[in-house]
Amino acid sequence: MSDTRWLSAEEMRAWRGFLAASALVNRALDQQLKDDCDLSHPQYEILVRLAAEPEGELRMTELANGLVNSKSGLTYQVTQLEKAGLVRRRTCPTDVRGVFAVLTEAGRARLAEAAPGHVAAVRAHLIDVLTPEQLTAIADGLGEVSSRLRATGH
Amino acid sequence: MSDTRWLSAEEMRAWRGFLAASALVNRALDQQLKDDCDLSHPQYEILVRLAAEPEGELRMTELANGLVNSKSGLTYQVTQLEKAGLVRRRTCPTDVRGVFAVLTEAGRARLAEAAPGHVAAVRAHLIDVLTPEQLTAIADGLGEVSSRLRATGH
DNA sequence: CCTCGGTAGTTCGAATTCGAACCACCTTTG
DNA sequence: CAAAGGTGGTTCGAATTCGAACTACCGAGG
Repeated sequence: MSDTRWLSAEEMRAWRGFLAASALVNRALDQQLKDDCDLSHPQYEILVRLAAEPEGELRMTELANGLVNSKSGLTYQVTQLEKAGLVRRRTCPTDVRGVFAVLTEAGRARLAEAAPGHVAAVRAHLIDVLTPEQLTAIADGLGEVSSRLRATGH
Repeated sequence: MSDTRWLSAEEMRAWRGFLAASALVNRALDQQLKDDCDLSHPQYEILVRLAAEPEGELRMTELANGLVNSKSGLTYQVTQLEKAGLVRRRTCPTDVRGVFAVLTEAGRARLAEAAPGHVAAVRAHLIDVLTPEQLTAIADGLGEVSSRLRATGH
């Protein structure tokens, strides 16, 4: 570990861009969601993942895995969503320890209401700013990056 | 705003990749820094920015602007760094309200100590995973994304 | 059947975040 | 010079985050 391979100018540019963009985009979206529909970005993500399931429900652990949050963070957010009536908890019939988070009708409705604005913001801040080539490169590159991190760290 | 332009599969892939990568990479780096040298990622960024200045000092506001944090967040982190002896506050001679954050010798030393491990982690998790084309696309694309967000929202 | 190791989720405390309110000061204008 | 408005930073309270400890339970081995 004596000599370090420092970042080249190009690499530094990519790193700084990535760092700044990830903070700023996240911030902007969080803002938009909170202003327009009283949801935090993490909460929105939970709703999306539940809505993607055929039954509209998912085990807490599965939800935590696919998601950014720690397990305890998930517990917190699901509790918030439950207070807001957007999600309901259901204990798993075959395993008393297990808990499903279930999307309620209100939750589904709220998501439907929130989605257009959210997608528009994602476009405005990120997607529509990129050229098609950049878009593909990001999908491929960052997809690889995240799947590696998921594999090891998690 | 009646009909929404939803994301295509490719766009969704890019968005998900971006979202996951930004969370996971940030997390991994924060972890590495905390484990190896008792610094949070925001703290490390502050040190880097100070070290990049010829005098090793910067006004609080300038620091906050170039950085991810809100002003109050910056106050907090600088206070932490001050407690750790890595940074010192100095009031601006020509404007009593103004405050410079000044990198101390200890701060410079800590940064020098932390940098190799940090760079290695950035390489391992992000840079070295990308092809040169992806790297350039990310530098260009996300650079543009972040400068636009800086311009408007900030 | 009973114990043991592992798993599911929650709870706890500490750290960090943000925006809004605030204070002190600068600077412009009349 | 005095008033008014803007700026630089900090303080405040509320929300959110994390990991570690904890509780309760499942399932395998003996």
